[in-house]
Amino acid sequence: MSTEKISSSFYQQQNVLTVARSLVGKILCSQVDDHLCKVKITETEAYRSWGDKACHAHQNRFTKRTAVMFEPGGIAYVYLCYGIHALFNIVTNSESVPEAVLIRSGEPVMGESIMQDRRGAKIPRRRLSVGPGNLTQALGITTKHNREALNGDIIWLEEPDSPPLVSIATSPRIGIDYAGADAQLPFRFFDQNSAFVS
DNA sequence: GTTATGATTTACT
DNA sequence: GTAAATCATAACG
Repeated sequence: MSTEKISSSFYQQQNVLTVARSLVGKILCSQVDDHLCKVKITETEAYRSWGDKACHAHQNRFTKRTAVMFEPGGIAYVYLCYGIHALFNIVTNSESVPEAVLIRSGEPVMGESIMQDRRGAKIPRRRLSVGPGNLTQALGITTKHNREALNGDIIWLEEPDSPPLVSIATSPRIGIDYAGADAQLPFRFFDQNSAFVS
């Protein structure tokens, strides 16, 4: 089994769209409360620093919340949405370029019973780690993990065992109607052959 | 200090 | 199809 962590140089590529597309099919791993869980990423969205009003840090908008996006790529950006859901992003690009990829969904590949416990027994497997709020809940990711380095031992990514058999499609992003025309940008990437997408 | 709001989910009608 | 839950952040006074 491949267990090699994806290195920081991958996240620091200059094109956040390339990173978002490449992340589909990779393995997202978490070790929280002594529980190791892994999912295959099936759905991502890119948030770009320029020409994208949906990005929290568009046009270099710097606040306490967005500060983490100005760090070099390869760390986590986790924030609370609607007061309820932690949303997990991967910061990309180099220092002072605030871009990130939202991880929306994954397919369980390890620690499925742990995820089931975290999500509740009544949740069907198909929805265990589908949807950005559900994914973080399944993996035990919370806002405490904001700024966490992705080359550490808590949250990291791995190459899949075998070349991913994914067929990637694009669409507009979800839940960002406030962004006006930028809501139509095709910055959502997902495996169109997977049932584990929202 | 106050107020508006959301990169969502779930349960309703 | 609509609405409620629920709170940290951001914008404003």
